[in-house]
Amino acid sequence: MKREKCINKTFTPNFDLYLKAKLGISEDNLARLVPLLKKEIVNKNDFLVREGDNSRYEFFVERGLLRSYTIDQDGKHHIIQFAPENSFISDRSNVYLNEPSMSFIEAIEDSYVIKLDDKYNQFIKDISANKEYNEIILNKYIRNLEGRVNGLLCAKAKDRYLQFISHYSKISLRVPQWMIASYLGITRETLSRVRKEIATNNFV
Amino acid sequence: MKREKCINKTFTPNFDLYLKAKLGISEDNLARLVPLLKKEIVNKNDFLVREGDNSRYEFFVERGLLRSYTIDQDGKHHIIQFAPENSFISDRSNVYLNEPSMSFIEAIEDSYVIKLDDKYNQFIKDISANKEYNEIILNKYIRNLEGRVNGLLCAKAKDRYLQFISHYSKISLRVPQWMIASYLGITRETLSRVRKEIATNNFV
DNA sequence: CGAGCGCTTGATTGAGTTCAAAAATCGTGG
DNA sequence: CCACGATTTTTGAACTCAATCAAGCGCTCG
Repeated sequence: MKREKCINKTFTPNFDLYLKAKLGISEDNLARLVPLLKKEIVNKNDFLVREGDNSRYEFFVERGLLRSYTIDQDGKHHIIQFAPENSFISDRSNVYLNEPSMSFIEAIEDSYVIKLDDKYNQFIKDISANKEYNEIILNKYIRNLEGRVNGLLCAKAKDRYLQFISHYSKISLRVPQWMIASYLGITRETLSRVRKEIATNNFV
Repeated sequence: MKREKCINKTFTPNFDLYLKAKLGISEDNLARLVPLLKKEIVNKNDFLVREGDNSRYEFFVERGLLRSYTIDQDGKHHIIQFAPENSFISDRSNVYLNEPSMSFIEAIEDSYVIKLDDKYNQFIKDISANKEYNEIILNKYIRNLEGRVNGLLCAKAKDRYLQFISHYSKISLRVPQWMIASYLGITRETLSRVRKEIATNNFV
């Protein structure tokens, strides 16, 4: 028997705020738009997307925490992105290039997401007063990724971990260690040792 | 004395094509726009942007080849991006977030670039018939970066190199080996050994 | 309570770095 | 066209960081 979730599926305060404050959608249009949105509750460990899927949804995380990850030839998992409340997550191969999904998107916590399809994007494009905002988000994410590439290129395990917890302190408290290791591209054992070293040696 | 360059600063066939075919700019608007563009010839080894700069230009590479890279605390260079003809390059911290540039942008070959500022973007936004195209480019670049992150997370030096030369075969013939090593996040010595191994062992 | 999951710890292995130096290639001026 | 210096690539040996393999610990949840 499923336990009852404390997630209310009617209100979407975070997404409403995003639409109003960021995209400049009017109250009228908002009232028209919101009932059309597809919402979904995902339990911890459930999937929104699996490798090979072709559903072409983007997701806005109204509440909870998700991750996307790939599995390589050796069966190892590699986390691409964490997505907490107020962030977007999708498989870009699938959504923007019509290729089958290369990644899995899974709930780390019981979550509540809004599913965005092409129709939504079209509608938004027409009614948004701030058409550049989407591009700003994309550019921020790019800068983020470039920073991550840079970290992977030049920093050792310890420094990458320190950078991660300083940059994503809230997320780092909500996910198990092995996921952080997977995100950083190191093993859980190495992360464990790194943490020990930080705890004993330094007090930065 | 400077040697004469065989680069003609009047015509911009690649950029014109981009504006017409991709953004759907009309001949009329094109004729109005092109004379306003700032163009620049950069010689090999010259810089368009240095760390700390605040010029806020994006560049379209009409001809030639550029790279962007960062320098870490140990003085090591890490290549973020190669930009051949028909591609864009910029420092996103600077252009989109108004922070001083974190990277250098340098010409690998004698090049010819078009400098794009905010005014250009505003103008384009007004006259473009295909307003989504910019986002498509950004999403492609994101997918690219996510793939690179994934490669850095799971692939060994040899596989990353093989992936690079298969994906960027043209670029790989135009840049010295040590730049490829820098892009891949390995030393030139390691790359040399990897290449030797590929040459002797396999014939893929 | 016991099974499973996540974290830690130790011993060993291996990929890649570092340092040093030789060999090959490139560009330039004579 | 050749020669010279500078840059790039290759090679070798020692070393380092992180991965792997293998146990053991501790907590939680059914």
